[in-house]
Amino acid sequence: MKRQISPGELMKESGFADYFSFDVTPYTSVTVFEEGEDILREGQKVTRLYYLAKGSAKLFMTHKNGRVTLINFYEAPCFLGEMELLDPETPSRGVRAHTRCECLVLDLARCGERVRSDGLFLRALCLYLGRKAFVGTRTYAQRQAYPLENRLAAYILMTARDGVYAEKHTEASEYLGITYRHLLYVMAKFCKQGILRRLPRGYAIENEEQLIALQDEMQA
Amino acid sequence: MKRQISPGELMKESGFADYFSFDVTPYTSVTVFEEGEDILREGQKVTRLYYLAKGSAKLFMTHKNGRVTLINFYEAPCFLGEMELLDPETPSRGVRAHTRCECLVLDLARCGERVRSDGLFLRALCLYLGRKAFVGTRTYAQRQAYPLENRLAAYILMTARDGVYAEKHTEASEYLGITYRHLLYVMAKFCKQGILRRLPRGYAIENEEQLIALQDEMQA
DNA sequence: TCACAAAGGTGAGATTTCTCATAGTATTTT
DNA sequence: AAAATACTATGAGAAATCTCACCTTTGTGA
Repeated sequence: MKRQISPGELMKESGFADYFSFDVTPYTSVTVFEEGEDILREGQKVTRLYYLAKGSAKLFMTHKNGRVTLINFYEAPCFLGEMELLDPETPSRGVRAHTRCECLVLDLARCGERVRSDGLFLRALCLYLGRKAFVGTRTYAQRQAYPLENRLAAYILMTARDGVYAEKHTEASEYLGITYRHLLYVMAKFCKQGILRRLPRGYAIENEEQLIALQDEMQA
Repeated sequence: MKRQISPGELMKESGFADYFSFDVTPYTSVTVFEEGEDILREGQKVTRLYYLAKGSAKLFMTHKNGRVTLINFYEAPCFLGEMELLDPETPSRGVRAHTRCECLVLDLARCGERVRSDGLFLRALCLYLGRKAFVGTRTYAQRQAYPLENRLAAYILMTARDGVYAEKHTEASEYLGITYRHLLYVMAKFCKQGILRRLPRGYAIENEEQLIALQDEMQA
């Protein structure tokens, strides 16, 4: 379900307005997606530019064999589907709301040409994309160099809500590049160590400090 | 040692000229780096935009603890250090020629402002950066999902010259995210399987088909 | 030329991670 | 409601990978 609310504050708060040299208010609307809703569907033609002002979302990719896997997270503020906008050749990928998401939506049918030739926007987008590539490279390079316990700790902290981790194990194991079986072993180990506690549905974080410590080992 | 040669053909062949809406010939020179030479040094201020027209190069990152690790490869044609150009905040990273590299060098001191406000250039760079981020995301997501044998096969094929693989094991093991010890085990296994043959310095590729088969398993 | 750092190399044992087999429990489809 | 399809779960043994100890060779600067 999508709800229409007014742009108002959101554009300034989130920094969206700073991307353009002209006032995009007339072309911008707000759309809210609840947890679990699709924001962008794979294969769908993109005619609008989405900007995630609040919330977090998941990026999925469909492999040639039809399997769908989680490949990344988006955290506000960021663009969604900006590649599809620039390059119609790009195969689009699905994006789903992980928490409640408030998106600013720019109607390209009405201002696409103006946006695509706006120097300020292009420069800012270059910067944004460059930083994204940079951070991505670094993150991935580091990620594979650390043992699962560290990566899992970071994953739990990133996805937990209100002290509860409740992601699907199938999704997590694919994202972390390990087998389902092994993920359960390590989850059990975290429980035995008192870091997590099993709930009927999900896990309660009992010792957040230790999770943070494990995560931080990767940044050093 | 750097040799100055004339831009000439290189600009058109490599597609460099297509990035600009004006003639950049007057601001462009060619610099050649031999295998192993530094193209960009870490921490060095970047005042020129490099474009790798021919050859391949390695990207290194220095960790907080001082360790330097190989994190990626650049294959022509591509930009080098374009992030540093756009964003002075970005910590620069070192780039070293892996094979002989012919670079086109744009002197930003003389045409930086014109370039930074060239709509064609900005659009093309956005596209370039976006594709890079896209491919990077996909590559990394897939990479960690496959066993070492596949990733190593791809690494050997990518870095081999004239049928000979002669990369440093220390560098390769860091890039592949495994220990030095284990890399040697798998190299030995490849030799035992007749895929590689030990040379005084490096390894001869005896069965390229099989390496390619291992590599291709990852693309499916 | 010596000394020291960095890279190459190997063995043995511990730990991590995978494979496979087997089932119970949702969720969705028919 | 039955069937099909995902997700959850657990055990046992195999394979991959790491740790550590120890040694040799190579390159590099004093």
